[in-house]
Amino acid sequence: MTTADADPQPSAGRRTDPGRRDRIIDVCLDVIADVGVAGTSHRRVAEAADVPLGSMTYHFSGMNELLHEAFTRFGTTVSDQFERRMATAADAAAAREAVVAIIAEDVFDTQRDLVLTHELYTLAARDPSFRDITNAWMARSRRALERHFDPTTARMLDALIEGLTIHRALDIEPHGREVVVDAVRRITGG
Amino acid sequence: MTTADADPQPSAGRRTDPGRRDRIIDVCLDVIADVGVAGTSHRRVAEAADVPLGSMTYHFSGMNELLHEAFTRFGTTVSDQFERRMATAADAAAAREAVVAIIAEDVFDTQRDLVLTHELYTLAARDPSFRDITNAWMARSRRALERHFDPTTARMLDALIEGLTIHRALDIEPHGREVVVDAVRRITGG
DNA sequence: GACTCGAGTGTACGACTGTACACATCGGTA
DNA sequence: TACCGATGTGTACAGTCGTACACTCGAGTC
Repeated sequence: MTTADADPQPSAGRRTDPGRRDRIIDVCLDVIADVGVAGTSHRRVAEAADVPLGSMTYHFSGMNELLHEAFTRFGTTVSDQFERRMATAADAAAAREAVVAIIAEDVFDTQRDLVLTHELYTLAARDPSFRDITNAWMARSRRALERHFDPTTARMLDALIEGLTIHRALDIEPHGREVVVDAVRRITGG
Repeated sequence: MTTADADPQPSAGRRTDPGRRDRIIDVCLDVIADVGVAGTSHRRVAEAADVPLGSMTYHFSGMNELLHEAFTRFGTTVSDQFERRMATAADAAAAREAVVAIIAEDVFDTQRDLVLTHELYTLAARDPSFRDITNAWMARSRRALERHFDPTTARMLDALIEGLTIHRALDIEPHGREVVVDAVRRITGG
């Protein structure tokens, strides 16, 4: 502020910042993971993203739009990972393996993701507008599972994934990999 | 305020109110179910419970204590229902039946309970002090299941209950009862 | 009646919130 | 060069928050 710091490209349009909106959304997810939706505010996100407070109202119509965009991105990211993981499976055995991997480590590989998932679910449980995001998410994972299993089995696996993931998020004593393998086998009958 | 309204028992100690603390805790859960932990404030709870704002700081050291007590009560209530439901089962078939009932309708019988569960999980996912509550909850339900099933199966059923309950909370297309029955049978091998 | 004591309450304070909007600033055009 | 329109920002406002604390008031004792 007091001194113009040495900008490598002063003429390259320091003022316009096309990626800023995207960056704010990404940072917003970090903030949510850190302090929860309850603690997330324009000011906190602005500070974390290193943008002025005015940028918040400039890029988003309000807090709700920001949260919606952030969780939409999160949902898409997780669904992508899920689909990609399932897509690599060639046969039924590999598909079972993929499901185990998803539960045990692959898709939700950080406490951050688990926390964000809960935040989203909590929002969606109360506010129908956020349910679009969870519905899309569920539909995609269901479809990915149905490429390998019949619809009923897919639904059960989906529920199992959900449940075991929650146990992980809540830090229930870690379930060994063999328990997951066993559960998947019982459900798929493999 | 302006006029002393006709109190049926003016001499019965209108001033002292021993049940007030309990009442605040109950009302607090209603408020949380209504507007979420994020929207819950001393003022809102006080208004809903029809007590002056000062009562909040008088009875609770702070917001955190209030939330903790409220969710402790909620967890106990749900666990009680769960245990009672499982306790009635005489044999393995009845136990399977009870699990199905818990998932399909019994324990979480209102959207309110589903919403509160998510709020609690979200808190617990971030704040370890709330994990005491979820841990106690999980331990009790696990123990109740282990009276009828081996530990591994109990853990799987627990996860299944969790997962299918979430699907219900998020208003995923309702799973028919027969799907639940089928899933329980596959896991228990009944 | 006078007095004491603790239960309970109204109010005020500083911190923080979302949001609006007047203003600064810069790339492009003539 | 002078100007304009769009992009972006600092600041102010009205409201809500948690919390502290001086106070009221009623029940019990003499």
